[in-house]
Amino acid sequence: MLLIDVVTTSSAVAATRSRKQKVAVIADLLSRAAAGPELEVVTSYVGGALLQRRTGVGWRGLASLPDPAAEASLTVVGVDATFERLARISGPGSQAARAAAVTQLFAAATADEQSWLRGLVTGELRQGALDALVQEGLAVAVGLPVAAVRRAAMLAGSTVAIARAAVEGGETALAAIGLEVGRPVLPMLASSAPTVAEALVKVGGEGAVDTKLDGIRVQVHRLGDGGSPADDTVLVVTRSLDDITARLPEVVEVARSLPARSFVLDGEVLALDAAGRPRPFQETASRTALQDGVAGVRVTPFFFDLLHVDGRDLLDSPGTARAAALEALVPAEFRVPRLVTSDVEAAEAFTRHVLAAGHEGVVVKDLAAPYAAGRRGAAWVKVKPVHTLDLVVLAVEWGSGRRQGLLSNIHLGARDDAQPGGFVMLGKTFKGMTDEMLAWQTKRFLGLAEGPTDGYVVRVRPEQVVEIAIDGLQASTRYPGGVALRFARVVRYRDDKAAGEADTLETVKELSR
DNA sequence: TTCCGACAGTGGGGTCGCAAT
DNA sequence: ATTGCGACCCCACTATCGGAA
Repeated sequence: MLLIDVVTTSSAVAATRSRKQKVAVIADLLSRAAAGPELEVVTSYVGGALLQRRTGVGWRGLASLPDPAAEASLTVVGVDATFERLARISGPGSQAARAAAVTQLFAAATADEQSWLRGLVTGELRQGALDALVQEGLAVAVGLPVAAVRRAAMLAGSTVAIARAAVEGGETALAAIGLEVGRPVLPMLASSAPTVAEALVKVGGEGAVDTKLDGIRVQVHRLGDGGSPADDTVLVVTRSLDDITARLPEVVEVARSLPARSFVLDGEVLALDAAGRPRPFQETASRTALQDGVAGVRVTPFFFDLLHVDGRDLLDSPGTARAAALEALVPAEFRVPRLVTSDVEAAEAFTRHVLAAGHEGVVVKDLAAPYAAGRRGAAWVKVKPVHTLDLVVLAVEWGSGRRQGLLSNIHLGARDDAQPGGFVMLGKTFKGMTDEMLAWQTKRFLGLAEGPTDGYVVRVRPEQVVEIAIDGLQASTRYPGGVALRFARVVRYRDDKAAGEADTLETVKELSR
């Protein structure tokens, strides 16, 4: 199959807003690829992703491209082979070698193929379809229920991994794909609610209120076969299923200490201080990102779910059964603190206690629900406190994609006499804006524009106050105040406040305490 | 007919390792 | 030693489609 066939399909997907239409187009492509060796590559590409996790090529490496080819000749299999080679380049001289390989590949691509390949490599294809619609397309192509495809993909960790089974073995083959210890499962995700009371309603009135820890999500597999310690393999993966076993020996040690030979646990790791209080997220992130492990900071795992233990699959069991099995396997010191209740006031009191202990919030869980791998369902609902600040807009950036032609991303400042203009920048945000607000702010900030612009950032007179919601503050080397906003989003523009009444750096910093 | 769950898009800050300067 | 890039950790929110109610 030629690459141009995938590119043409991608254009057709992007050309319609109807999801059913997108699915039909994807299904057509997949059925044409089904018999060939390129099924996996096409499945991946049509969802906007390379098969290779890392290639060493990003937006910068694609900044200048050779003249495009006149005729389409690239094959899907050939392109994948090129990226496979690219991904293996390393060591001194690797940047030049990668650049040469990129130039060679792109010189053989037509103009359409070039821009599509660029999107594929940078992960910004923006055709309006990702993995979820590919699963639907695959289901249509092979004539099977979407649920069967989706479930197999969740258990195998990806859609690509089950495409061949779907095509060649049909429903029987898909059904045979179960949870396998040692093969990561897509993790269950949570939706969110503003209050514990609303979260409890969402899960049906009664639920487990879990402490939400501010760390790194981990899935821990132990595949002991009862034999020698050499056979006692432990696997630790992140939310995106990357193997980080070698970085977290403490977690491996805890896994080996548990009284079962094989299991799959879901939890969170984080760094604690001597008193057992959580350290800032940045410390956990730093420690977890270190390749060769044990540098100073130790992390501790806290588990909140159990998907399998000694031959027993628990994925489809209700939360109550999984919780019971978890309690039997994992001692309390390595479990997330939990309260099971239907009483709103008890849940709120527990949440206050959790926050006072320095944690991020709570996750309210429906104890009747199974473990819905990969889904962001209503069975788990997170609740985190929100802080708000009144800040001043210092500059705005032109948006892209559907925000093309609109001023989108705003630069946020607090009052600070120590700074030359009287304001110190604390971060940016593009979140929380409705289409109406985008239109309004584009006009408003063009009216406030002053000074030179690079065509991307528009500096404005610091007059517009905006109410910003944040999850908290973090240490920053990027901004002169030494702090940056975490997860900032717009609540509303405040025309009742002048810039001189905005929050100061001092009051912002108070928040961290 | 209205409601709501699922999806995709639009980007944020921080951290590391690596290669080039 | 510093700098820039790529990759990945955490993530919020709105618009839209289409099935459920």
